Amino acid sequence: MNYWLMKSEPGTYSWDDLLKDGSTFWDGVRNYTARNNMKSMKVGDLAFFYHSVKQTRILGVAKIVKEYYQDPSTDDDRWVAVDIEPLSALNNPVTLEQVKSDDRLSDMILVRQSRLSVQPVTKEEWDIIMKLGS
DNA sequence: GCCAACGTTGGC
DNA sequence: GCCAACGTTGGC
Repeated sequence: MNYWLMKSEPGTYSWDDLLKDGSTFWDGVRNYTARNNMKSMKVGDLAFFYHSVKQTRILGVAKIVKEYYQDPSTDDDRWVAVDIEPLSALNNPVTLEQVKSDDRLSDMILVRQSRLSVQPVTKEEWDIIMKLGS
């Protein structure tokens, strides 16, 4: 079981949109590192849902419900999509500011490589953020 | 709106 | 295979 973090601009697709839809397919990724992370996802893995650009914070937890398949938004077979469902919202969303100011989270890719849109999260980081958000 | 970071493209 | 040019992401 692995942990991930997936980013979305709330203006494009927000946590509320995911709650409303009940599930979604995560497509449109055009970055090899992010793509490779998506290919490593297994059914049952969990991912933080993060809002980039505006309201930069982790709002909730999504569950991977379908492993990678051809991205339906392109014919190019280099790109893949996965399906996710919302699992639970954080009572207190964890802001980027909180993550950056917490020494225990200073190695998070979210901080170190801010442009990567699908990234792994360690169990330790996961537990800390879950606690901060509860 | 600006700009740093970083990924991709294409000329050589 | 290197690297300059360019495009995009995302924090501020």
